[in-house]
Amino acid sequence: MHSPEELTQRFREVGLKVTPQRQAVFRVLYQNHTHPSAETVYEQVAEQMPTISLRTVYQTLNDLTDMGEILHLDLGTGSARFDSNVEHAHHHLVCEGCGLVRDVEADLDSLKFNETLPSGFLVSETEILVRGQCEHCLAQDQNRRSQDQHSKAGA
Amino acid sequence: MHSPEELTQRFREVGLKVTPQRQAVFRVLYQNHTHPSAETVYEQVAEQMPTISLRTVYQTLNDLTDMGEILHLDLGTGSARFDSNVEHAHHHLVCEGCGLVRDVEADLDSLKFNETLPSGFLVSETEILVRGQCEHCLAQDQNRRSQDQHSKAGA
DNA sequence: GGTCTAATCTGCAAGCATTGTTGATTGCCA
DNA sequence: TGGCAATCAACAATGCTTGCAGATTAGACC
Repeated sequence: MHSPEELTQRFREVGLKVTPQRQAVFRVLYQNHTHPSAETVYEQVAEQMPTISLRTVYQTLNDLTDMGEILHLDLGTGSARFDSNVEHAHHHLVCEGCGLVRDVEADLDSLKFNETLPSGFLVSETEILVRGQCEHCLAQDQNRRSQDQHSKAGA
Repeated sequence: MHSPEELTQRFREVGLKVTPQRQAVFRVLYQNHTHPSAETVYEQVAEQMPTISLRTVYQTLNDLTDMGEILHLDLGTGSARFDSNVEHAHHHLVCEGCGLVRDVEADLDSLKFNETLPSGFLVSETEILVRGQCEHCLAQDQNRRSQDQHSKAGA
């Protein structure tokens, strides 16, 4: 995405007004590269601007998505995630435990489909999703298991 | 997934009861390879058994998913899709127009990640999603465009 | 700076997919 | 065949997202 200042320009060019609420959303997204949900963006904006509504955050995220400034991702984590990195093509790693998302780069050209794709189908995007458990959630699982061991031994 | 008869066995083995409702869901899934949504499964079962509830269909789909008989897919189409083909690893092609899903096989081993994946992360699944427009939706789009041309010319 | 108007804001209600609850029903083992 | 736990249907509730309506405000024009 562009910087908050550049976004201000772009919004005016397209005929959209630049409100303090929108600028606050710009700033949060520009600094947050963790693929936040709308709710998370809302919480972070609300720290600076407690009166903002979740509805406005959704609206601004949609505007930015329509303008191609951010990406709207559905990674199966329940809520949509927003990705401010549209400059460099990349894919995603998703922790099924905590919903953490990380970017990964992959060489799509190296990917071989065993059969050719159906001829009539016009591909717009090929997406790679790596699911699993992050370091933190793995450790937590191990702790829980050893706890269970102890309580079983104690009982 | 196993055949309806084999599923009857498996359900009893696990201590789940085999009701007519469940058998009807088994049959629909066994024959339908279009990756139906819960709603679609419900509609098809309801043709034979109009009193079944959507809740029961969801419950049975969840049971089958837990047993590994079917796959629960989130392809960003709004509702979850259920895939009865768990025997052969494959990936999916999704039409962004009508939600049609097709299986595609891809050689995951050929896929190169430019940086290695984070060391602490335990990968459970790597999923490839090809989005685009199917033949049918492409044709429809073209029709619509030429219609627009005509009405513009006529006006 | 002041005025004006359309765009935007907030708060709330509604929509959709899915799950929780509950009392009635039924599979299935003895 | 009886009995009980599992399951059913109907309905309420959830979580995420969007629609709506009246109050507010950005920004063009004077």
